[in-house]
Amino acid sequence: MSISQTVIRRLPMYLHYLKQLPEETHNVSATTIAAGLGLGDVQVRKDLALISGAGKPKVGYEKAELMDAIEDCLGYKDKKLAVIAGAGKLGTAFLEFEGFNDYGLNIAAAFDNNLSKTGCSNTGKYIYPISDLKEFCRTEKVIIGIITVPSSDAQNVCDMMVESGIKAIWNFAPVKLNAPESVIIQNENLASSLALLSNRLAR
Amino acid sequence: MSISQTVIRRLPMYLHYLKQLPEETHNVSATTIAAGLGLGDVQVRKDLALISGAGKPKVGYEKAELMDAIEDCLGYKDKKLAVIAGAGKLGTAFLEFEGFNDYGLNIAAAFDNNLSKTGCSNTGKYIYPISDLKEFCRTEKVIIGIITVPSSDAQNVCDMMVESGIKAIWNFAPVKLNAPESVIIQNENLASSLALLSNRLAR
DNA sequence: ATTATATCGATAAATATATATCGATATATA
DNA sequence: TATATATCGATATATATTTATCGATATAAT
Repeated sequence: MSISQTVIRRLPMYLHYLKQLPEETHNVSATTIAAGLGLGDVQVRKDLALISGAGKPKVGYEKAELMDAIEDCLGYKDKKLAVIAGAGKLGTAFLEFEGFNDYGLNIAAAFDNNLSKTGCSNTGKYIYPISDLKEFCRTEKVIIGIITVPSSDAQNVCDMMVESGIKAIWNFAPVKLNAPESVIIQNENLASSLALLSNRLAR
Repeated sequence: MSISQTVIRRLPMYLHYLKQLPEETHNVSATTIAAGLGLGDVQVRKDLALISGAGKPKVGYEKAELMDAIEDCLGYKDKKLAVIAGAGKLGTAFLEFEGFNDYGLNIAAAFDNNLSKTGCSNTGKYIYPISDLKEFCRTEKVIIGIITVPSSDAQNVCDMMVESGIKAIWNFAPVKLNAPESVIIQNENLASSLALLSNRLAR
């Protein structure tokens, strides 16, 4: 039986919490993690039970083992090559963000249809014309595509990515992308999050 | 009885779908919306039942009425003043993004502790030193704060915002912020989304 | 006018998720 | 050594969410 989405979403929080603990800390209890993240202790224990070995009463879990288990489960260990389509503000923010390496994501390059944007970015990563996307992805064996183009171009870019053999797409454009079943589409919807905020504020 | 979070999260998707329909379309059925967004029709119908008036068999709902109801529910109609703390790539991406107006969000300015970043951005919005944050928020009656600073500075900025009378914080730093109960904290966690993608890819 | 059909709202069932409870146990303390 | 305590895993309960089913109804077609 596979692990549910809600649990998967919490795993990186646990990982982040564990990483930020002092190095000399060897053991952590579910209770402590829960308090640190504002979650329930039973929930944390149940989540951890799904992926790691047992914890010890009065002691908790082994931090190192836990971190290992989470990284394994999330596939952070095998490095995955990614490209970004759309070198706007958001796209270049991603391109220059070093932190993705911790998640096993190696962003190879960005692509844009505005030729004035092409060239080398501050951090030494390149922005190429979008027309080069397919060939690049094929020869470099890129498996993840990040879409940060305007909605109107998103489906086009998605099609290109699919044709290039990309296996998963992280989509920041607020549109439903049509792609073969075999391609994983992960939609990121800032509007959803903002809606929550706005609604809570309205009450 | 209030509307659940999962429903609230879907409302902007409906709104977006409705907006993108041809102007001459007056009626939409739940079935059509569901197909367009890749959701179940019963789910759409139940969601809409919570916020809008009745639909007609064989015809569906009135598009205009529906859009109105969603915008009302999400509080998109009353304009809310917001500031951004952290004028990095992500922060300036938000600062220059015009689309937030559709969500009732009026981003007044950004703030940064790096003085070399202060000044006027491309779109005519200003970046001020972070030391000006409190006074600005108080005098301008800002109610939303967007945090796009590094994790290490996030709590500091959060404290400042709370002291400035900000009512809701949209937090992009992967840390748990401590704030009074009365302040709404909405965490945005890109790592969670990426974790899902990565996990699905690993299987 | 009758029939067919798309759609509705409502109710019911199924699934998923979160929370509460409790006996067992490893460590620390008396 | 005996007792107290934090924590565990497991089981049970409660809540939330999604999906399925069905009779009713507005419109279109016969």
